[in-house]
Amino acid sequence: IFAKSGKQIIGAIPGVEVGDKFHYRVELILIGLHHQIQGGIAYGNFGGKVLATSVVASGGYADDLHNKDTLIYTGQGGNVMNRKDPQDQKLERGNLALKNSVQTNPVRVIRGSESLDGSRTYFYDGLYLVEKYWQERGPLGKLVFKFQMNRIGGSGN
Amino acid sequence: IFAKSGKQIIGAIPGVEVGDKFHYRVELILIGLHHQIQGGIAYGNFGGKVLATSVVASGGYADDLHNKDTLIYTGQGGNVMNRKDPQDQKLERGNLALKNSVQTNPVRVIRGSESLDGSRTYFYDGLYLVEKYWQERGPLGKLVFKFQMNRIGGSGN
DNA sequence: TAGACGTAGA
DNA sequence: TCTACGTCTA
Repeated sequence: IFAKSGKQIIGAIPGVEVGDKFHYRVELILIGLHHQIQGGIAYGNFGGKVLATSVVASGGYADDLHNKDTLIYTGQGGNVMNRKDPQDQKLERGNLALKNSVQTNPVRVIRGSESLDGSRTYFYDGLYLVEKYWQERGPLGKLVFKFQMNRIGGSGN
Repeated sequence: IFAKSGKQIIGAIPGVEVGDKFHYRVELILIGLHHQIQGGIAYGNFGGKVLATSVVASGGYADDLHNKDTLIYTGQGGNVMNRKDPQDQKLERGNLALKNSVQTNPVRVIRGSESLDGSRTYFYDGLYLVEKYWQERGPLGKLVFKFQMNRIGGSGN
């Protein structure tokens, strides 16, 4: 029923409904929701343009979810996670893809949470549009990217 | 058919034959062959003694397989893999467990290899006894542990 | 809480 | 070749 790591596509994945839940990142790959085994930002080359296709917000990074329909997503890189040897984030890889997607294409959002026993749950939260992005100083004093994403279609299902 | 991460046991796993092949480390865990998702040395506490139960030799570390029935297994730690900030290996964790297993208990050996396309294959190579161990200087100038393991029952199946 | 012979994609 | 909001065990 699942294609092995199908080609990257933009927008909704046929057969996947908003609210669908998963337990492992590898499931997201198999279904085609998110094409990175660990990376938070998935992207691909579409006619010469590198665009973001999906993001996973599962905690760990700061300033993630605000309300039900808006998400402030933190860029990747700069050792934000392990906090060792912090660096300014660069406009490359996923960050560049998200920038290219500003006001351009829908991005799938997967939200994740961790249970008390350490297990995790991911759920598909629908399509968002990257409204804008900016840089700011993170808690470690280094520059991080922030991407404001708004749910497409207003207040969710 | 598979018990979720059953209790650690020493020796053969019922239902698993020498030569059985697998593709993912997580399979080894589910079947009970090897209880470490990434670690090369699995071990457990048996009546107060910490003993090794299985090792995975999949390349990456130096000096692994010699012949069909003898294996010189390199200890873990000391950043032998990433080669950054090399350290002397310590007699702890898996290394300590293998030491405790010298001339004592059978250890399951899984050998792994990497294909041209980057995919990996693991196969169960049967039970070995840790004959002896020693320290030597590795290529990075730091001390590493070596464990000589001999197939139990002589020339394999 | 930290360590580990992972894994997939760019 | 390298990165990455992983994942499991001790």
